[in-house]
Formats: sequence, C-alpha cells, structure tokens
Amino acid sequence: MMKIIIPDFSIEQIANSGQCFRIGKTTEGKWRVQAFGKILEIQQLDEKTFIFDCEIDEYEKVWFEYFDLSRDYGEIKNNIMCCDDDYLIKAILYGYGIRVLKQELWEVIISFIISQRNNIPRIKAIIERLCKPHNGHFPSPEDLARCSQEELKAAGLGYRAEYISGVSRAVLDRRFDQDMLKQMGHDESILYLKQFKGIGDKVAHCISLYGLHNMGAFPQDVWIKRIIDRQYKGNFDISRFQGYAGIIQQYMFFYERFISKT
DNA sequence: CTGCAGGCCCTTA
DNA sequence: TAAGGGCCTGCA
Repeated sequence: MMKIIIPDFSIEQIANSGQCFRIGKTTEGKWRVQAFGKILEIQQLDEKTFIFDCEIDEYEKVWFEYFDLSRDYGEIKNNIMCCDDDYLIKAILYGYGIRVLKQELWEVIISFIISQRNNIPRIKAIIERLCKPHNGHFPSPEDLARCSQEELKAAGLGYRAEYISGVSRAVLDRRFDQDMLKQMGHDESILYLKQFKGIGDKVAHCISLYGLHNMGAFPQDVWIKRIIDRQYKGNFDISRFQGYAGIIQQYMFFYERFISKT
C-alpha cells in the first residue's frame, strides 16, 4: 500500500480511453488493473494523489513502466499548446490525465484482433470469458492454440476465432517470433505483423503502440479518420509530433468520443 | 425488422 | 491500388 503524487494522470480517463480492456471499477469506487499476472487496485484521492494497493518493489518493477510514469506528459502537452491547433488544445484539456500504457505484447496482439468490427463493452466481455478458465490470467499462445473453433466462438469471437487460432499456432511454430518483433523498429514491425491473417493496418499500429511501445505509431480507426476528415479537411500532418504521434492519437480519440456523446 | 460497432480478407477491374 | 461485398455477434 503506497500513496503517491502523479501529475497528468487520471486512472478513470485511462480506463475509458479504449487502449486497454482489463481495467474496471470496483463496487467501492476503486480501479482494478489486471496486467503482468498481477492485480492492482488504485484509489484516486484528489487531482494528483493516488493510493496504489501494492508494495514499492512491485510499483517500481511493474507499474511505473506500465503507466509510462517516466515520461513528462506535461511537456508533451506544452508542445501541443504551442501548435496553435484549437482542436488538439481542447482535446488535451479534456483528456489531461491520459497516458499511453505499456502493456504486454501478447495480450495486445489478441485484444486488438478481437477489437475489429466490435465495440468496447463486447471486447471486454469476450476477453473476460477468455481469461476465466485461467484464473483471470490472460491466456497464453499455448492456451489459445489448444482451444477449438467452437470453444473460441462460444466466447463470442465469431469470425475472429480463426485469426486467434492462426496467430497462436504461428507463435508455437516459431513462425511468429515475439522476441524478434520486439527488436524491430516501428515500420518493420508493421510489415511483420501484417503478414498474419487478421492483422491489418489499424490493428498493427495498435500493437506497435500499445504492445511494442512505439509512441510514434498512429492507429487510424473510424474515429480518428472522422476527426481528420471533419476537423482537418482530410489533411492532418503527424510529422509535427515526431516520436509521440500515438499519444496525440490517444487524446484525439478520447476527446472525440466524448464530443459524440454530447 | 434493419443498422451498426475502434477492420480485415478476398475478389474485381 | 482502389472499390465493394461479406463477415460473427449482440444490442438499439
């Protein structure tokens, strides 16, 4: 149990920013985070004060990296402020506590294959059903490769079941080498990932950003495309944000979904 | 009953 | 290389 001060951090915003599907609110108003085989409960006391339900050792070894706490998001937001871009300024003021999580590669690969043509509540439900037989832990490539198509479809995967089986088997056969993938740069990783059936451009960029931690990756889903279309007349220059376009994307996505609800 | 949700695959031209 | 149809499933 430890109390910490963290600037530019809102666990609620992160939980609702669509990058991760295993953070949920408990009945006591805390946030339960499941990652790296651990469960962490976080309570937000005020704007910058949080209680993490773990020891300092675990915090330093796991959660500090996971929540990208070494990065100065304040500086990133300052850079955006200077761009004279009204839409982005509104987006960062709204999503002031967003961070791009550094999640586990395998979980990201599977989660974002599932995400295609799907909505967030359903993605969460499917992932929960996949984790259930494994004591709440995310299923390994072996676990998933063992599942029949029927079992996977029973979890609600639909036509994505064969994609999941295919990628899982590829990992077991060493045709898909995650360690090698981790050594690649962004561009190379996209080409590598897109070889596999069920991983297209958008999912590959999500994997690069959330799973490989290439902050320059820029996933373009329907929301981002809509923003670029309507706010920027089809012309959005991401080269302005060399090395952190993915973080910009996260602010945009989060803000646009808020706008659409109001 | 249709339409659609954080795409992708496959086929055509 | 661009365009279009089909796709599991569940909910509005």
